[in-house]
Amino acid sequence: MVLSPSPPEQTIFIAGPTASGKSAVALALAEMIDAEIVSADAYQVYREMPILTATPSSEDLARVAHSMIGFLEVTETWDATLHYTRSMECIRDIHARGKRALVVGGSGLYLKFLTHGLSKAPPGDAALRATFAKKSLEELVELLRKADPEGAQATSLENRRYVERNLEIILVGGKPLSYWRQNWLNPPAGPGWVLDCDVDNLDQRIARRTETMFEAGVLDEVAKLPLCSVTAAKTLGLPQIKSCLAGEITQEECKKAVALATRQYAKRQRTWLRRESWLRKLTVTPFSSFLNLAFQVRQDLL
RNA sequence: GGCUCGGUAGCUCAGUCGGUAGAGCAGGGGAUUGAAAAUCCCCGUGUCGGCGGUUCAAUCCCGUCCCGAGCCA
Repeated sequence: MVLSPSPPEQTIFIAGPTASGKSAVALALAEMIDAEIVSADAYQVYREMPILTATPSSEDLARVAHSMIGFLEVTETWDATLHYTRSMECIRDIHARGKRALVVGGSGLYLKFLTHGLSKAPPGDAALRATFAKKSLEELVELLRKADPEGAQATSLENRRYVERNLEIILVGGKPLSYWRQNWLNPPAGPGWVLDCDVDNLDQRIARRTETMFEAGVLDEVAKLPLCSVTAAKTLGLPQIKSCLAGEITQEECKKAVALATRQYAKRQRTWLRRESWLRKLTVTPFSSFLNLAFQVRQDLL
């Protein structure tokens, strides 16, 4: 209908911190431009905890086709690579059906892979990680210093997670992380927007969402969960709710703790997203409607 | 009304045998290339409750007042 600088085979990205309203904007936009949604949310992949992870409702899922949502059991591990691979398949399918793909999410690394591609660095190695787990950080740092002195120089050695990954890469692939990490130079795979919501406003939205979660029955939801995989066990709010179920804290304390953890996460997201300067800002005020924000994106798109 | 214990950072509290103070949490900033809702790094001036007094010097000692908790009437 209209000339578009962004061809349909280009993916559209919508990012933003938790509770900023990404899903609502994406839903409205998807209906406007006949797109399908691909979630770039690290935790909405799990099926058994839709309330805790604020997964889109069944009504929303019925309105617009979504992928990467609620297909995994909580006993399974998951990671950004698996997410990338599967998401790319979904995106190809969507394009094959002649529709646009709308990637929506707030998980920085997951989004980064989808926007800028995955490097060919060796994937995670469970066996190797198991051996790392037995060592002290000092020992791991020593190993890294020997195997990859430059890598040791370049990463924060207080961060066990980073030390382990650096080691993993050099031990499995024989080349240091720095060798692989140039892929970010690629331009993003399509136009993108970030919901920009001021802190007080977002805090209020988080408090409201937490309240709603409890009304919807998160406690029951979590009580029914089987033993979670290491990935699923990291879900925001899970430890607090378990502690409430165990009677260690009251429900009020639990709500506060969950909202707090969520705010702290939102702050980390803000820091991550600030760096993604290619994303166009969509300012969210207490008065903005998601429909209007969606219109704004569509306008920019044309 | 009397006595006791408190009043120090947004919160919980240390501390200074008198030389104007520091932890945890909260908060802010940053990093982030296959566990990322993870993990890690950096950031602490605040009438030390008010007013007087002693002192070269008071948040610290003394007096008094205010506020809170408790005990005794």
